[in-house]
Amino acid sequence: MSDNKSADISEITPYNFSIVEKKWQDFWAKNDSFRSVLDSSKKKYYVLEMFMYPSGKAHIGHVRNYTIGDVVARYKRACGYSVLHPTGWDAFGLPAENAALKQGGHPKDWTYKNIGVMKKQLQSLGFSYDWNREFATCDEKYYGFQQKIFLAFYKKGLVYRKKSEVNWDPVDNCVLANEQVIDGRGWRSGALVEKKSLYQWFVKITDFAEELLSELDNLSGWPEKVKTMQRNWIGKSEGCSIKFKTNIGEEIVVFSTRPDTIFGATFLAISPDHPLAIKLAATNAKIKAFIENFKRGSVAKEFLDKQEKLGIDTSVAVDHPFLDKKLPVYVANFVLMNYGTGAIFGTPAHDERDYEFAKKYGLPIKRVVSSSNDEDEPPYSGDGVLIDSDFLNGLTVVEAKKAAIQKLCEIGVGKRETFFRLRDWGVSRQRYWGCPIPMVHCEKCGIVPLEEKDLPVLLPYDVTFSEAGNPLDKHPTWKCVKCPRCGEKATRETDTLDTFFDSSWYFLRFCVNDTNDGDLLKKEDVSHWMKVDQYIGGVEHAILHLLYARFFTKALAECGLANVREPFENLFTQGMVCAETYRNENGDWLFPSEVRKNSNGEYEVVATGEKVVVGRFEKMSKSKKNVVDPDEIVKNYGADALRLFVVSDTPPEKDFPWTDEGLEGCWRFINRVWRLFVYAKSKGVCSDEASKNINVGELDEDVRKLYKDFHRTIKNSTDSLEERAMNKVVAHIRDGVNSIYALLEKIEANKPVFSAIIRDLIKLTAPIAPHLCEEAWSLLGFDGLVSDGRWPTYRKEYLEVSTINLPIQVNGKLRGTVEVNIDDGEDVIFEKALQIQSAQNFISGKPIKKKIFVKGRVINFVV
RNA sequence: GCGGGCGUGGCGGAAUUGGUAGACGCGCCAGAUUUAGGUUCUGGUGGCAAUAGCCGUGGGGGUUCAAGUCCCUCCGUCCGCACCA
Repeated sequence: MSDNKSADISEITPYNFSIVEKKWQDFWAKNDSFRSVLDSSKKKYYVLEMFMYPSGKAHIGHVRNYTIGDVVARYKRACGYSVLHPTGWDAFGLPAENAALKQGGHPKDWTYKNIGVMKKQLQSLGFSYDWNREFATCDEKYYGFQQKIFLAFYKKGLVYRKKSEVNWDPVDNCVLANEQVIDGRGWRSGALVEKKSLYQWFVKITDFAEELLSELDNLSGWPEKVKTMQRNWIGKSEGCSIKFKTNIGEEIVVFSTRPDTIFGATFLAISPDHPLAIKLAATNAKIKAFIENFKRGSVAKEFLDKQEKLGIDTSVAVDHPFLDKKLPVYVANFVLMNYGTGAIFGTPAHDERDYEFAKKYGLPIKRVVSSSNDEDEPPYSGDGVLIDSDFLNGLTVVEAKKAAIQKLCEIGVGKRETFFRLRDWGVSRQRYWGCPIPMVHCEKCGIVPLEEKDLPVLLPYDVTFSEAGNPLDKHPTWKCVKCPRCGEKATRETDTLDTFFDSSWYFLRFCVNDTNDGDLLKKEDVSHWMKVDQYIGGVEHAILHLLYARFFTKALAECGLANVREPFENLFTQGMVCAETYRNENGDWLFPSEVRKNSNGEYEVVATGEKVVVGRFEKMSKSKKNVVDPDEIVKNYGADALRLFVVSDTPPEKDFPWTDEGLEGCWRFINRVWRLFVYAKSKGVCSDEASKNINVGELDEDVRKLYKDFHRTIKNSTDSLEERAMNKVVAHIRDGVNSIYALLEKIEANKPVFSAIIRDLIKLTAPIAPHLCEEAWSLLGFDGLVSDGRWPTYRKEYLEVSTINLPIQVNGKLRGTVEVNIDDGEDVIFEKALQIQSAQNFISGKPIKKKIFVKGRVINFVV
């Protein structure tokens, strides 16, 4: 195909992507071109995209995610970094079991089969992964090592087991972590979550709450949005716990972030789940009824947007710590047991909820903070000065907080305290297809960890998937073991680990250079490659995965297994891929192929002529029938066109609107560039010419401009790539190509210049369209691979222009332009500008009051 | 309700960070090539006017010689959290 020597660029045969792409993919694979080697003479760069769940088939969203990563990886490689760009499979999890249940077969077979299919898909897109480092989290080696980590955590006291109320997903028959419950529903199944009391394994993420929070401030390479979400999730509040003495002999401990308002307290409220409430319910039918009612209501609670504040007077009273006054104690539905101490003091004048509650039950409202604005009515929670508050009078809110806490401590009822919203992470899952927890239950010794020598605990293959329940539990022999401590009969733990456990350290494992190394967290390697310089994935993991991974990194460091405390230096969250949706008049979704535009420009159903309702762009999903299959696109347009398209036009962090026309446009561009390469070759452009010295001064005006402009293109593309604005990179490259096309007739007479330009064009385009560029590189006779070639550099002096078209403003409005030398002095330029007729028309003889000159930017006459 | 983001042509989006708004692409229009369609190449394309003018970055106000960009305010939209004491 390189023999195409037609003189007419329009007659060059189209780019044969299927041959070219296959050729280079095979070449890269055979030569192991993207193997990451530890090369201490170069700066390292670790770029990672969130690895894939092997669901069966990759979708366009994956393609976008991985293309962004691959562009970064190839760019950094070209910049001379030693790049680590691995991938693998997040391979444990429920869908494999569900598939086994539905279609028979085994989760393991299903998973590895999917991995095989999806790996081919990734390879067909030309992603520059180091496949040597590939692994799946369901590989025995990986999860075996994970069990070691679990034991290390256990030894460090970071793992414990307790009975607790859990979020139970009745569809998946499985426990969910708090993070996996969204709006009261399971994150995967969408089923309403139930409460159940079970023994569960927990990981002490709360031990790291403070650090997880404070370290966010140092993550300057993370989107503010993600950090905010994590901050809210961790939910730190500082305040004071206060003991109140009751008239029935017990104490109630409340927590408050506003101890300054203690003199405004007019009641106490405890949660329906509070031990005292439960105790009182035993002898008080009304309280019992209230609590039962509350529990019943709480199932449907999620449906209610705003819940009414309800409570019941317990007729218990407490002493105010400073006043000779009794406060009534209520059981109230808005007090949560799992936050703070499950009890509050109510200050209706300064808290919206307390206010609503007090209004309803006729409780007094006592104002203790005066606001600067007289019109602020209760509840008022802003700043101000304390009033009617004894020793706090006259203090500001901030001062009063301190003073109140101090006094409460002095009299022995208060304690400075910090509470977090973050709960420990429940990691037990009553499921087969996950990492077995390396613990045994012994009648004599209780819970006993396995010895390292007994690891790995492998999943048995011969399990049956039938009705609900954990197949491991039902296995005839698997769970029967001897107690590692006493040697008596014992049973294995049959719970497996949450799959988020698996994905919390995979990025560390990728660092290990010798994949046969038994130490899956080899420290020298980890410390060489970590942190991940650029992590890329969807925002949907803003809390779940990203918080767990941060925690794990810290916890592993505590255990001496790693030596970094934060995993991801820079985080990039890409948007979703969306496409237009179509429905018929019944509201049924239609495939794009079922729809066409009729002669009136309206959409109709092909088969029936029925009217079609065109919906907005929505996230691609099978149910909405607006998905596009990457395999089809690769088959029809090639990987490069697809790669180019998913990074074109739309900033990568925003949702991407898929259109067939847009894809066509990219396909046209790929061909346009290809024709340019072939045509250039036919005109003598080659590597030898590119290496000749170019004397800029001798060039024709327009060729010189093209040459210099291309240096601008290099700069712009590089800058845009640094800010991850791939859409702009594409725009700059397109612009550059257009300029070359405009001067095609000069190619033959200016071979060295065009050779240099085209060489750099290939380099610039290679990260996005690597196959095309690799082919062009070899076609024009350049050495080696463009994939490991140098990133082009621009000459600063070419960016500077000697003359410029300076805008002339009169009274701030554009009234013309004037060509000036960049170094012309102010006076010269004013002189020239005043001769421009269009400007003169607006000055029209009026005296010039002021003249503004900004070098290289603008001049402005004020008249 | 609280918190955060965003609002620029028919559409996706640029704008050197206060200095010629609309780069680049999609779509559309025209010309050339082609037997035709498609492809390709070239030109045009914010609106209203039609010579050189006026208006224009969600609305209103402000700062400035100069505002898409800064400030105030209102509206719309998207996302996150949602009784967190």
